Amino acid sequence: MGVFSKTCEYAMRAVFYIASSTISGNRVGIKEIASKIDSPEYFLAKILQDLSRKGLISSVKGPNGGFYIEGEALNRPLADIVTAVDGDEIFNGCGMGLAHCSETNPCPLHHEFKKVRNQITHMLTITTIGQFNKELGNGLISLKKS
Amino acid sequence: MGVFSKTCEYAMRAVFYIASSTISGNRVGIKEIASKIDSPEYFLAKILQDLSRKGLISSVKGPNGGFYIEGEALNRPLADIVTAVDGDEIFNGCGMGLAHCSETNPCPLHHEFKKVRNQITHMLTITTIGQFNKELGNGLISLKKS
DNA sequence: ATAAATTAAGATAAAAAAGTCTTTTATTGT
DNA sequence: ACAATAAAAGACTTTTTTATCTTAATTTAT
Repeated sequence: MGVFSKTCEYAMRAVFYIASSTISGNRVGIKEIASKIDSPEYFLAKILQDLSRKGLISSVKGPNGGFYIEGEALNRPLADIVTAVDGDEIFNGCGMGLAHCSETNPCPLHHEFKKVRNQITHMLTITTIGQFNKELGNGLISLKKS
Repeated sequence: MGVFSKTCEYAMRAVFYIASSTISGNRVGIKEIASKIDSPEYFLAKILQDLSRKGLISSVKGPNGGFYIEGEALNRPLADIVTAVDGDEIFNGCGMGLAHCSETNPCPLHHEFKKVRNQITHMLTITTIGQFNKELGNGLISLKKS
């Protein structure tokens, strides 16, 4: 089990890929995205429909249609995608699954786990959806098993 | 979705509870553990059977039987429990689910996610199974919604 | 030895997550 | 207007995770 659900992993990879295509001036279809990020096509379609409904990505139907990301949405933190897909448990949940764990009623892992959560939050906050396009373009960073 | 599976959360809570009882000189039965850590009894039974088979905890059947933890097992890192239940993906998996993500073929999150993983590993390595007994005993730390 | 207590094991069941297929709706180019 | 294209929506299936119940095997105390 990873830190994020599979759905969320696919979503993050797809969004980076779409962002990269958008910067290059192209809309991109579900088939291409799925194949480029190694995800099941129909399943990814559902995920992107959801992100589209929530306004995190955009799409147009028909010939030359496909997915893209609005200019300002490119500056959103990746955290927005994670929250949309997995909810916010990862940002403030207890490591041991206790509903009432808190500073005043801490679980055994509380203080150390807080650092983990903070690091995750930091990672997802400083990372924006559109920020890797250069590296993706020149192959310095990968979305796929190469 | 949390960082650990529900199974793993129950396992960690149960192990801390058993350790605490062991230090107090008692074996503890499945009913008591389940009720004290807020977990489904039969499900927890399966989990503890598994941990017992793997030698991480011990048990005896019959009257006055129950679960306990051998002296030296109390010094094991919590990481051993997590590995037994959830495997080692949490310690070295890619944040975006890419099988071939690595230093030389990094995903967009690689460098930041490495810090997350390291923090998790650190937390689970420095934390030993038996180390919270004092705090648990005096109520400074909790395994249950109180 | 026997009865009671307690974990182990096996068999299901229910719920959630992941994955697939089909039909509908919207858009574009001709 | 029409045909082709591509996403949206809906229905369904499969797999995995979580949860429950029943029976068997041990152990202890009497």
